Amino acid sequence: MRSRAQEVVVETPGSQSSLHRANLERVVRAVRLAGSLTQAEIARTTGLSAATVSNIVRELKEGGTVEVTPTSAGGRRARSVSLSGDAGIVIGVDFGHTHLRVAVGNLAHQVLAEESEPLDVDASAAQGFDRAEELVNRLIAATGVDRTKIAGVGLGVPGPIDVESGQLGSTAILPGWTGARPAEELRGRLGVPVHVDNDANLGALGELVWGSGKGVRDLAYIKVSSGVGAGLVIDGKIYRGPGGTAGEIGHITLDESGPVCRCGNRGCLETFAAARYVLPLLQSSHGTDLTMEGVVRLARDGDPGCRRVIADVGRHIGSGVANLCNLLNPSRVVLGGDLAEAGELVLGPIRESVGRYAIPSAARQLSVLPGALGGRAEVLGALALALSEMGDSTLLDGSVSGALPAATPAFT
Amino acid sequence: MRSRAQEVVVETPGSQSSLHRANLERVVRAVRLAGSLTQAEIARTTGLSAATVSNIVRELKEGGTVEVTPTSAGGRRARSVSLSGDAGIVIGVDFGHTHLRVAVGNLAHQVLAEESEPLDVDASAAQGFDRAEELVNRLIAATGVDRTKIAGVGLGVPGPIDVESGQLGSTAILPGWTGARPAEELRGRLGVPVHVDNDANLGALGELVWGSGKGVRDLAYIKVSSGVGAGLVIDGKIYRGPGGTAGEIGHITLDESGPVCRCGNRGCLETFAAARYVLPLLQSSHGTDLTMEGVVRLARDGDPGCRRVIADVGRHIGSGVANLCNLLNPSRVVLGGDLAEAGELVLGPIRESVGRYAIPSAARQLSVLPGALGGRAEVLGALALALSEMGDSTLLDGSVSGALPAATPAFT
DNA sequence: CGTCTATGTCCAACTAGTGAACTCTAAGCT
DNA sequence: AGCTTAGAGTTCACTAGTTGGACATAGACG
Repeated sequence: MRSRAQEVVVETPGSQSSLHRANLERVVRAVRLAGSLTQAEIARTTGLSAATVSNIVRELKEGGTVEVTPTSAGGRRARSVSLSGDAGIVIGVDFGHTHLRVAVGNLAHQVLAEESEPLDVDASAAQGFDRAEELVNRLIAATGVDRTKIAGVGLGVPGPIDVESGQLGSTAILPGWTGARPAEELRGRLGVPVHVDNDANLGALGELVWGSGKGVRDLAYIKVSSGVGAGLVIDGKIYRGPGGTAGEIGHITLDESGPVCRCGNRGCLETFAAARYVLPLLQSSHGTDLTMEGVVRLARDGDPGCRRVIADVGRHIGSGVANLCNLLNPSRVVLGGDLAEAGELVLGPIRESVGRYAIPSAARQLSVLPGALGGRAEVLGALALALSEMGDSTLLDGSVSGALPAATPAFT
Repeated sequence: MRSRAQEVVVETPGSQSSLHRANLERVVRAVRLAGSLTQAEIARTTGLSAATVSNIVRELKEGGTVEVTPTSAGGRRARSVSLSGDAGIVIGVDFGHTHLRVAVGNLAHQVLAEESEPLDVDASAAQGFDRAEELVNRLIAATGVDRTKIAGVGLGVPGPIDVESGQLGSTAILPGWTGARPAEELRGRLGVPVHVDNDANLGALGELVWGSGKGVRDLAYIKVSSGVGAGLVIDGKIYRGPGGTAGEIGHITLDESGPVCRCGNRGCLETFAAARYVLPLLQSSHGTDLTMEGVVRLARDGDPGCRRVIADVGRHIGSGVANLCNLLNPSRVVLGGDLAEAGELVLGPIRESVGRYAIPSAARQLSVLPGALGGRAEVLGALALALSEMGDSTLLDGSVSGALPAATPAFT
């Protein structure tokens, strides 16, 4: 019982006017999900009465959480309500296997700045954090935002991580990061709350909020790049599983006597689909400095070898997705990573494999789509994570991160 | 937006006095979990004020949901509040492949009566419902409970079912039931709300509430009998997946060129582990009228052939569990069905396979246990389903099933 | 240009929870 | 035995907060 350790907020456990708080959050969430709404729309989507919405919007406006643009286009006289751009800033940081990417956004889902640079993540954790801190500071300076407005940071790491403890799971997959606690590390350097998750989970969240999953509540995001991972979003939230590391689709066994995988087992999906195992297959025919991107480009240009390789990868991924489908029964699967650029060349074989290996009732209602965000999915997901972990109420309590003395005094 | 089709209940979506409802439920849940509490204790555990608890308890008492025993032992003057034993009755019905089992229980988690009889479910759906209705009526009569007190029925069917539509998923798996809507059918016959689910899901719930999962919030229940299915419970609730048929572990592919499965694919886990595929292996050596129970018994008595077969089954199940483990990362797996009786003979190979094929970080925190309820897991789970679907609030609405005119009139 | 319709606001009514005061009972002390 | 004490449960006045309905507003439509 009561497994959550750090229940900082007392939460007004029972009732009283916790209802008001709940309604405030409901409105904020509705606005955040939709980007902007009129009051009438808020009333309809939240189920609250127009009068209540009117009161709440006024309160939020006075609190500075929300902006009301006096007149919107089109309709009669609807005033559009949106999260005020300068009410809070969120930052996304994504460590990939070959790059570091940072984005700065506001509460209105607008990306203010985004930048990436090459980075070998296998090298040293400390160096990675240095570079991340540096890049974050650079973007903060470039956008000119107020540091005190930073509500939170979302952080993606390319490997399984236990979100509760903040510790990386299987260190075999991410050498050089052994024992690192990325969230703590970054929180120490930036001085704001940092929420960490696996890059595949963040990719899933990113596609859900900004990409191919817009409007859907549930999706599985399969990321194929250096490794293969899956991010699961269920009912709008990242699903991590009781143990905290769900979605390790890359290491389900497809062939018990297959190639040895970096995880120590044999015949993992990764050994048939991930760049580090697939690229060598083409080295003798296509040279040694081929990248996954290159293979995809060649395949699209008609190169038969690359097409064949991509189709085979697709078939194997499809087998994995079929397992996922039988066990979890998602309604939408989004393919991310470099491979998604191959479009139907890879999606076709995936769908075919799914149809072949999943039970029909599960496969029937599944749609498999390419990601719409490419390599940006993870950073944007990190932004979305920071936004959602903010809990819709951080905005209300102490005005953003609890250190903004200008807005509250006139409140009495 | 608004993807849920059949939003039958209006749910007082926003607020107002939904708060009251929430508080009622909070109190009922607290009492249900603790067995009995004094008002002061309720106030402390729920966080409500003593005054509010006083009002709520009076309301519940008048509604007949709760009983107040005038004076308890020990203390000063504390009155003990508990769910009134006859406040509501729940019924569990479980269709197995070879049997029908019914249990009657009350809100205090007590099983009042339980009975099972043989039944060939593949025969005819109508006949099955007839028998179920009959047996339910017999148990109601035997326990002498008041029919109007029946709050709900939980119903288990041995195949994938879409809980939303109430329709069976893959009809290939359950011939004779094609197009049947079990919940509707039974609701029509018994005249009370019926909540249906897959037997594996109910087994999971049963083990969670009464068996090997007591005290845990999450577990995966693997049921091996005629087929192989998994029930997933996440955070105390059955997890059905966005599409409604999660947990079909029996049909993940272990060997692409393996035996043809009844689902139409090849090399499904079922073809290596389920009774209908495994028993024939022993026919030439052990005779044709062998059952899974018999094999288990022989294996425990030392029969090498049966031991070998059971170990092989265990290894294959372990492969499936490893996949499950990588994708969902549960903290506990409970093995149910006849096979569980084999104990370490099957659990050992399962654990070995999991250790071999799952990623270490996921396998490390997994415990694999035998079910504690045997064949009763599903019926008891059906009871638990009826209890939980009741939502702690069905008790409040129209006094139990909405057909008890005695309590409401004095209300104005 | 008048009518229509949907938006947003204001006000009175109502619901429901809370603190404080109060009663009641049994235990403990003198 | 009688008094005190302390926690249990109830009552009451008060307050917070939501709602329905009335009302003002302003673009759309004919």
